[in-house]
Amino acid sequence: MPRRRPLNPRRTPKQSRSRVTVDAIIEATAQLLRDRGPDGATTARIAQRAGTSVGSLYQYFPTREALIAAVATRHLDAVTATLAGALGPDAATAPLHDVVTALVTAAIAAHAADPPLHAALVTELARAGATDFAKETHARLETLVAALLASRADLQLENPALAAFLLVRLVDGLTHAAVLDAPAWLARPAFTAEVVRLVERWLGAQRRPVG
Amino acid sequence: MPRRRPLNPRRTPKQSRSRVTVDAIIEATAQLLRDRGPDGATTARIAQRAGTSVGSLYQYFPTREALIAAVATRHLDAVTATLAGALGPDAATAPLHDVVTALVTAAIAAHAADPPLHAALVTELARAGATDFAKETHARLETLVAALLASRADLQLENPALAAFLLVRLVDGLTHAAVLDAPAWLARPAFTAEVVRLVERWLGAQRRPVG
Amino acid sequence: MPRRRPLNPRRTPKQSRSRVTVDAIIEATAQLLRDRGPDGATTARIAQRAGTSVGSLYQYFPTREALIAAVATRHLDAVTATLAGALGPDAATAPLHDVVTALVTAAIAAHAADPPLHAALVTELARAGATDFAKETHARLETLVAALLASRADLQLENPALAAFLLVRLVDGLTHAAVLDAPAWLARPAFTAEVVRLVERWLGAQRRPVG
Amino acid sequence: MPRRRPLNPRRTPKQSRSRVTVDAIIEATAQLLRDRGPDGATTARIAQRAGTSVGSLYQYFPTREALIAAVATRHLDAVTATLAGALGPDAATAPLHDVVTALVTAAIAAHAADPPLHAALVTELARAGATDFAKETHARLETLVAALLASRADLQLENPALAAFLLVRLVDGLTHAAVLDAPAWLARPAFTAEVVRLVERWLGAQRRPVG
DNA sequence: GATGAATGAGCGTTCATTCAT
DNA sequence: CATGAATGAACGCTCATTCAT
Repeated sequence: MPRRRPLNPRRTPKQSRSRVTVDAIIEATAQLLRDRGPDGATTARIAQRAGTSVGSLYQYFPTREALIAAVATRHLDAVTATLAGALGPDAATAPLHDVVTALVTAAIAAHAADPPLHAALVTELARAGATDFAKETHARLETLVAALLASRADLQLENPALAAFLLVRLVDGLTHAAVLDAPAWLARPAFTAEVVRLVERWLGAQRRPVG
Repeated sequence: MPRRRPLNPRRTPKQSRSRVTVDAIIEATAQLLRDRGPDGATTARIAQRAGTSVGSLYQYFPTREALIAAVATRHLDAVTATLAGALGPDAATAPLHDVVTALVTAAIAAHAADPPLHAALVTELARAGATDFAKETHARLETLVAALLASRADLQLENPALAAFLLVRLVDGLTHAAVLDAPAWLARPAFTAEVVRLVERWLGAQRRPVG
Repeated sequence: MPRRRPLNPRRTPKQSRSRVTVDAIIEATAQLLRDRGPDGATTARIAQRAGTSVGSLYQYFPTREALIAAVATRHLDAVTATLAGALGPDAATAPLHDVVTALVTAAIAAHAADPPLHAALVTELARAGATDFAKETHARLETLVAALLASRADLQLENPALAAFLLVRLVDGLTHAAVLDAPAWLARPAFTAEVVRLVERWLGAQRRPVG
Repeated sequence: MPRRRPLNPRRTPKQSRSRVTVDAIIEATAQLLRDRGPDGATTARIAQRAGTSVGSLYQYFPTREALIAAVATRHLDAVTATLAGALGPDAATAPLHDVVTALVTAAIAAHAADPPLHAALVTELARAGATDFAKETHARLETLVAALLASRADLQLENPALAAFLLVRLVDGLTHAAVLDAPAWLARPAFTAEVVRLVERWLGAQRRPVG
């Protein structure tokens, strides 16, 4: 692999025809990552499945890596949106149990939506270079969660940033592990229940004494 | 991909000269994985850094993959030993807080020992083929932990297997995340304390009512 | 050996530029087979002599084996055409002596055209995998000859298939041997004459009694 | 493959222990050639199957090629002996039909004895270098047959050397082809009968007028 | 813009041969 | 003499990237 190149798309095409091509390329990449794993998504195959040529692919993405990053972004935007949506507008005042349940359920759903793609993306991003990218994504989620935690009057957290970090990574790590290594458990309500209980107790113990 | 090749070393060298060579090859692989990431550990470079030839490498390992697996085994044996050692002989009777603290501290220490190698290994093992290997390793840890949980008279767990799964993955996921994405936190005692609190509360809430 | 790979060219290039490249690759392979024997025709050398790159080679041929098969096809198409042409339209009615003479002369000419290439091809095709290919080629010739034998009203063969097999292999074997091991004889008319006599007597003895 | 090395065995061991080792090596080579084709007979595998080490192998044979040549010699000595034996002491006076039948039958038997080995040897010898070897072998047979032809008072051959060449190559080529490409025919008496008829007519037509 | 033929460094792997033990 | 670990050139093949058309 040659010297490091930027990960951003070469340009953000506004015209509809280009938009369609770019989408097709990203979708083709996602499919191949899913179907054939990280090593199966070669630029030639991607272009073929997308119905374009390698040349066009390189018109929109400076490197293969940038393309992978675009796929990851699309995937993670969806996940973030799912989580944000799951919290709802009353996340600050709803019962803690309900909020945690919604969060965990959404995280499991997000992971379960497309496990092979998720796994391939994680692997691919771990390859040299995209570490920053993954960090940013997590940071986004952590900010979201930190805001939630701060918004709840009943929680008295010493270190909300740490709590957000742990909460995001905890739920992500557990659901990721379950999706990859123990898919059988995902279907059983006991799994969700236990994760919810875990989080709830931890947060609940830090409740602000209600005056 | 051709037929599956075995992951076991080709031969267990008994002569000291060979032993040294094999060790050098494994160590060189670990270094390159660490320094240059998964894609940087090519067989040619490994042999060169080990001070041997590719031919010798293939005398001891049937494929590159088997070599990676050997590195992973060495690394994970060390981690498992660390954890097992941390628990000590009185893990069944010592105060829960102390046991959990020892566990979390050991997990953090294990990850912190060589973060880049750890990360590279995880990536490399995720590539096609070695998934089983990773699963087995986790299974080993889960068995260890499940035995511990079962041995404690004060815990009344509904589903010890699930608890072991969650506990192992929880601690692993959190320390892994911290090591890779937030190394600054590792040094602060607040991190360890919070993880310990998290686990302790979860388990503690399931205490058997003392008669 | 991995799964069997196809022997057919990867694509039939329509553009003239590609056509030229493919021809150059086939010709370079034939030359190297001729000049350096089966082991000398490595993909790198082939590409170099063809004035292209290995990458281009593999754009048109899925494996080295397929490339060898293409060379063999080209060579054998020429041989078959030579033989078919030698027989002429009146092969069914012309004097037996003339037909046999034409056949043997053509066979000798075909072999004599490029003995080293012929020898290298035979060797290369004998290597695992292309046996079927060689068999098919011979079958093609046998069909051609069987039709000829059947078309002649003056021949009363008990087993035309066997006769065709023997005739093809006989002439092929003898000329092949002469080309490789006794090239001096090829130039002398006595050789051709003797082979013709051999075939003629054999077939002639099975003449249908003319009413 | 490095520069050309001599094909003769390094030394002809007289001591029984060496003799046994050499035989084991040759036999192992023949087996591997038979079982796994030309590419399967690597020096390491040969030594292993022979129960020795590569080092010992190289004590007796300067190169792998020389070893192959030794196997070929052993095989062809057996074939020659079979043919010579088949002719018998009265080959000069026995009926021509009987002599030709004996010859063809023996040739078929010789080929049919071990087709895979025969095929592998032919391929292997065709690889650069051993052409002379094959020529010598054939020359030996031709001399044998030429003597036979000359010894028969009833034959009046214009060119006995040419006839011997054709006869040897003819029978060899046909049986070789049958063994490899049409084994089914070998079992049928029609095959032998037709080849005998072919040879007999050809030679018979050159009978010296008995006066 | 789009195309896809061309590139070639680099990969994992093999195996005949040597030589220290 | 025997051993087998060590060697490394060479092989077939892939694929991200470029650029003439």
